[in-house]
Amino acid sequence: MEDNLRELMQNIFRKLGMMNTECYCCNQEISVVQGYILYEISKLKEPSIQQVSDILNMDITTFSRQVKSLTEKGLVQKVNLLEDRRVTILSLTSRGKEVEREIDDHIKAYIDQIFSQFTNFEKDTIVRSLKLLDKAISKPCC
Amino acid sequence: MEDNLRELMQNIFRKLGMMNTECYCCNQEISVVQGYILYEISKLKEPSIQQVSDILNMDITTFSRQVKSLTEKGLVQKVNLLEDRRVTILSLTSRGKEVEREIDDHIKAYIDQIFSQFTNFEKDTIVRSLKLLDKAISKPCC
DNA sequence: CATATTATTTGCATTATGCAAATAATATAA
DNA sequence: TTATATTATTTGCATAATGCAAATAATATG
Repeated sequence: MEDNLRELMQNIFRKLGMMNTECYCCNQEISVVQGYILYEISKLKEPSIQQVSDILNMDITTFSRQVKSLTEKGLVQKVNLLEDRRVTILSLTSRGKEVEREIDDHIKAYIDQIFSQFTNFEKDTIVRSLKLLDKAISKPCC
Repeated sequence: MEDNLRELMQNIFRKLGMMNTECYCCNQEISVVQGYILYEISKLKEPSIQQVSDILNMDITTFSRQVKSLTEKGLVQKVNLLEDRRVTILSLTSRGKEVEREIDDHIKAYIDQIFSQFTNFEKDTIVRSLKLLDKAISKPCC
């Protein structure tokens, strides 16, 4: 493999990965990880703690604490499942939905800004490439 | 913008970003961030602490501590610049080079594994796309 | 020579992390 | 049914990474 590819991927890992740790500029209320959590909760229908932590590939103890923090911030609600009271079902409060919406707008604007630098043809190609890549990375590295 | 694009990018951010926090499988000696540091030091010629922290977009105080940790592990050497003794020049020790090499092999294998799932045509397209993306992301989001 | 600027480090407080153990609820076996 | 295993979640640690403010040390400038 060419060294250039490694260099390219290293840069991509780092730059895109920065989206995992860096700010949402405007929203000082929650961390990026917490933003992911809101996003996943809003996308899934009544997910359990375990489900979301699995999807986000987070240790469940860490996740449990993040959820606690989000409930204390009034963004997430926990309800015990009736059929099995061990299970905790997560949902966004109305404030949580607002914040999620705000972040969604922000990320979309950011993505738009990136893609505005491309021609339509380039954009199509890149989106197709990223979809392929997304599928290929499904398998974890170890 | 279509929601799908946001979802796709979110996944890409997360999956590629995982390379920023997850393990190198084999190497328990250093963290991924520390791997980035070794990589950058090996690529640049006699960089100063400030230069590397800028490139990696890390707070210099955090970076300073990471460098300290790496010198204690015997992987990095610090030398004061003669012309300006405020400046500290970084370089890899021979052990550091070994470890860097090992990680390099590992990441290359990982990248190979990802790209092995594509046809040559797909691979070319994806690489071209990622190069475009890499350039477009140069500008930070805020 | 006094003062400002620059590169790096330290003090401190905070957050995120993950393993092991605890808790609480349910399923299973005798 | 009752004892035991299993499952979902939380807590107790101990540790690593973070970043701001302040300290230190060297150099540049007036």
